[in-house]
Amino acid sequence: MEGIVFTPVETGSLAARIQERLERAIYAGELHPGQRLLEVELADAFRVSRASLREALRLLENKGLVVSVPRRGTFVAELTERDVRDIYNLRVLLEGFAIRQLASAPDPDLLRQLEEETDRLGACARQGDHIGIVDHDIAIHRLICGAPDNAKLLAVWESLVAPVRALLLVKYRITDDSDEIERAHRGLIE
Amino acid sequence: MEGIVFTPVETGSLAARIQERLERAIYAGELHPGQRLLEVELADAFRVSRASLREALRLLENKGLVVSVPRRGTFVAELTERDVRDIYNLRVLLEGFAIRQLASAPDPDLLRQLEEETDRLGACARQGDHIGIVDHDIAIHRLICGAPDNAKLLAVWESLVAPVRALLLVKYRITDDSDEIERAHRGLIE
DNA sequence: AATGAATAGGATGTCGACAATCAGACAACG
DNA sequence: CGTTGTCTGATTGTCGACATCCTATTCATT
Repeated sequence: MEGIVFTPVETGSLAARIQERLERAIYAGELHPGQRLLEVELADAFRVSRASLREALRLLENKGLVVSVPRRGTFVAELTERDVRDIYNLRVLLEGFAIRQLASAPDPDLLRQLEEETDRLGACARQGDHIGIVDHDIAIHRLICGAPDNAKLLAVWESLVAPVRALLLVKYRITDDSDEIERAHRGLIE
Repeated sequence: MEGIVFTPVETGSLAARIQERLERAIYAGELHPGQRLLEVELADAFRVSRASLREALRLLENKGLVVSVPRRGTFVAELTERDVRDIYNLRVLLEGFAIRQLASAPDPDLLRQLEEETDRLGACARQGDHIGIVDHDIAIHRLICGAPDNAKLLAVWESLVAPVRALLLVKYRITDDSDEIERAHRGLIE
């Protein structure tokens, strides 16, 4: 039994599963930013009681993917220009911190993972797979923020990046500068 | 109607009020870190249903003041040595960022507020009011992090500082270096 | 036409109860 | 003596229904 690492058995909490389903729907763009999420409607769709669904909504609120106004309802998170700017500034700060730590004590294994992800990113870029581009781009930055062995840093970063994922998708679909993204990441690894 | 800033009308949501009561209890040390929070017991104490109390617990979870394990219960957040270190490093990073912004574009009004709070901090220190010291210390840092006009920065900072407030209280009660704290803050304002 | 009150509809807030599951104790077995 | 199986009490998960509040429409009034 020594050294074996088990992946956590899926919790299966009803609310957690609903939360995941909703999260995917938001990321997939099936739920638009600002859209109101009616509890009865969703509960009916998932064949669950409102209590469980409300729980799922609160979980999503934790992740910053929805915002709920008392007595008004919950809405898919909407990013203002200001939010985007604020989050960008913070990400630069946090990732810069992470990069400095990484540069001062490079981890060969991590560098290998980074190169792998960058390869996959490039593959997606050549195929015009925008979703893949975003996912691998995020994965790369996540690896970087996970490097400093600072769990809180990673948690904060996750909470910042979650709401902008949908936005990134739109952005990359418009400005098709995928090649440049790959080159930038390759340069960063050096 | 120009320039008027309205404070949010108190929501009065039952769950929100309970959340506040519990938050105060945690800060006051009436609920120890790691202590299990029994839903029925608390619901009974507050004379509310479990649904409302669970809602309050989720709000506290958002703030990082409690952690809940599925099918196990919710517990008052417990900070490990690593957590303290991680949070400290992040706070240094965030507050340093805020300070630089503040230094490059000083706001006279904000500086005045900072001096006021520092005065109050000094008063509390002379009276041995540890709770006041912590509160004003936090207030000062909050002002600093609110300076860059970056709502997300403040939100992230709040989520980091909430769990350590109780810890700060203990720390200041032990190491009675209140005078030094005041001097440090005065120096920072320059 | 604009303002205000009254009303109807719908959605969220809250509740009590039942069901599923876990922790611990205890017995049985090797 | 240690391990495994079983039972039980307790606690969280889930549900459906009622109460409360908000929104929007309608209508009367100035």
